[in-house]
Amino acid sequence: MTVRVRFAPSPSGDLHVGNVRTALFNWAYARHSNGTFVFRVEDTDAARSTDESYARLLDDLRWLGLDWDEGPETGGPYGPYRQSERRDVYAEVAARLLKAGHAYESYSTPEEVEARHRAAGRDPKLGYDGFDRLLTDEQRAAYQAEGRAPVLRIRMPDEDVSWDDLVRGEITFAAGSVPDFVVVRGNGDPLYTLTNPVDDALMRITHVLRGEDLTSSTPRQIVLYRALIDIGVTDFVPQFGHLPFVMGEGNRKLSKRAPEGSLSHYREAGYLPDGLLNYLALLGWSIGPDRDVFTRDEFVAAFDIADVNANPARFDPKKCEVINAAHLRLLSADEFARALAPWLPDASPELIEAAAPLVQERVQTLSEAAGMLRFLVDDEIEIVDAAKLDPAVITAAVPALEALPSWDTAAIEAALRTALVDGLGLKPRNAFGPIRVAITGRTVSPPLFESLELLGRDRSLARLHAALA
RNA sequence: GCCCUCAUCGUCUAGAGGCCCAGGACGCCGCCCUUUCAAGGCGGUAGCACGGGUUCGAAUCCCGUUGGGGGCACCA
Repeated sequence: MTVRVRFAPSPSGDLHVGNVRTALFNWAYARHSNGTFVFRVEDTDAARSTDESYARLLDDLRWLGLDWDEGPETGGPYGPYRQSERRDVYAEVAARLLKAGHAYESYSTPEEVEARHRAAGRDPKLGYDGFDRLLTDEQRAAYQAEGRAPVLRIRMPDEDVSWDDLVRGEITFAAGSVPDFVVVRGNGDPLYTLTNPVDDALMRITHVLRGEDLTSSTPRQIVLYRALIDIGVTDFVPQFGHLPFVMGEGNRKLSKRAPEGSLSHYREAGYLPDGLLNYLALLGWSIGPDRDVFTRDEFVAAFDIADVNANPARFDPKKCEVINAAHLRLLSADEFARALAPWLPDASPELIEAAAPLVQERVQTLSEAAGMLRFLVDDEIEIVDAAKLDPAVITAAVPALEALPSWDTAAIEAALRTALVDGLGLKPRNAFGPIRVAITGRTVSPPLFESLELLGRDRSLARLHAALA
């Protein structure tokens, strides 16, 4: 059976990096095994699903380069791929489940369930007690006469449920430890508990790879799957693999609220999709004993869900940055210039091509690169560290540069060394620091002499004069 | 409380009984290179949670303890 995996997020604002990793592992497993990557949008909760967040979700996935074989806008044989467009499907399956006796109508309120537990001396937090399983027609009629609308619950069997988890091995939930669960609300709305497995079944998903928070809902889904097989919706139960969490500070699940938890932070900071993805792949997986930077193709070739380890990983923003930096260096000069261009929208292609090599080796993100090159574009530069502007040094530099017959890096360096290091007897650090600040506005910049050449004679001298004013 | 799950340097990990008095990476600390910052090079720091087994031999297998995480909704 060929592999069919899926990524099925709900479009609630920003994509979380934990979700991104889930998407990545699914995508990689599909690509590795020549399978199909299905993208399904779980937008049954209309209140939380706006058109805007839907569009953003698609855009994010495209930016990441996690291309889907079936899904929104691409289509496929099992569509539609937005749950909001599949309500009829769920209604029909629910009706069949009810008719076949796998589901039943339940009228109990949570308060009533709890009261029954207390009355029997049981833990009130035990969950639903199965009270409505054996309701007679008369009892049902009586509840309805009260104006109660029933929810639909799935009947859990009185036997252990276990599966061989793709990342954790055998997991068993003992008989009786999972209560009958709701799949359709009193108002008729289908719940995630129904829509998710029904769609996985209908879309012929073979491997469900998802976050470990869903581990405890797996026995329910397996039971539902068996019911779906019984009523002819599908003919197999998929394999499940539960991915460890991505943790944040304080060993709590990395939150969407934290800036480093949301994808938009990385897009805005100028990360490369491949850099971010490479780092995320390292959380719970490893390509080998002494490597951690690899290309997307290398990742796909090496990735196997069976190699994912089960323990939660802490997200380390610094290492993420370092991995991204390594990917920046992996780019050819052309590729880097092309990636950088959008970050300097007002710079000419020629300027970007000439300036890009100056920063490719020294930045971790594209926004940082753009910041470093800003001085080439703007003439109104902001002097960040004016205290470093030593007038004596700049005064000595001006005539030396003005006298230069040719404005190139080597000549500039020679002239400045002669005038400042030899002439003023300064250490290189003290000689070139003030020039750097006057020219770039910063103490950290691309290499100085190259920067001067690129800036040009007139603009360079104008800045030195301005620094003296 | 009940259920599930996890446990190697501060962090991410390699390790599937002898190759490990535990390897790599990030971080941190030195040094080299050097016009700043990086990059690069060299060196250093630091770990198998604990206790029992099994075995000639355990980071690796089993049990327990402790600690962490998740779940127990008419959310997804």
